[in-house]
Amino acid sequence: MVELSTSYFEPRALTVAPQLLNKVIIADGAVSGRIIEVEAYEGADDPASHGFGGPTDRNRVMFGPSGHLYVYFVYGMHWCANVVCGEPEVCSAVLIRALEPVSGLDPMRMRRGEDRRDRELCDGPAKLCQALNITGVDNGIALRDGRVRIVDDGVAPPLSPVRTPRVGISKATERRWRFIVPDGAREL
DNA sequence: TAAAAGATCCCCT
DNA sequence: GGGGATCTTTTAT
Repeated sequence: MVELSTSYFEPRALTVAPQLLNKVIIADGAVSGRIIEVEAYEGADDPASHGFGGPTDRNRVMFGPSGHLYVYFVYGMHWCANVVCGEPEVCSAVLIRALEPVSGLDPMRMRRGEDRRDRELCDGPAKLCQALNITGVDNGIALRDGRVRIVDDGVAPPLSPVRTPRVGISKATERRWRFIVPDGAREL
């Protein structure tokens, strides 16, 4: 179990995104899941990104130093979490879209609903935030030694991740910037 | 000042 | 497979 260094996130999101597959994200040291689906979002050159058009109150964290968490509120009721990448001032982030639960299934189920099957606990960007209790309070926090961390437990990223267009966007749909662990691609 | 869309999810049929 | 929930941000008048 090696926690990822801050420099791990310095390349652009498009580079970091596939490398995050099969890493493990841990909240409060007890609730964790393996990352099986991500999407890359860039800044000035990506019309689907929150950072397109420059920094605002909402997206400011995306323009900050890498290795921090960008959490945003969407659809009036959901939180989604990104890992900020790239050099400071450069807008770049990886949206965490799905996890395979690893530990802390009980607290996850407590927050997600007692009737959830294991797979339903973290199989969506807002679901995993609810499972890990990630909210706007966590926007801008550093990952390294933080409440939410990402570690490498020795499982390598897939050699050939499944690539598709990003979900839920209407612009730049020709860019296949969604990456999925092949075994995790069952929902396709 | 108003309207619409949005990096979603859940329940119903 | 379809629609409602629910509210912030962005864009249009």
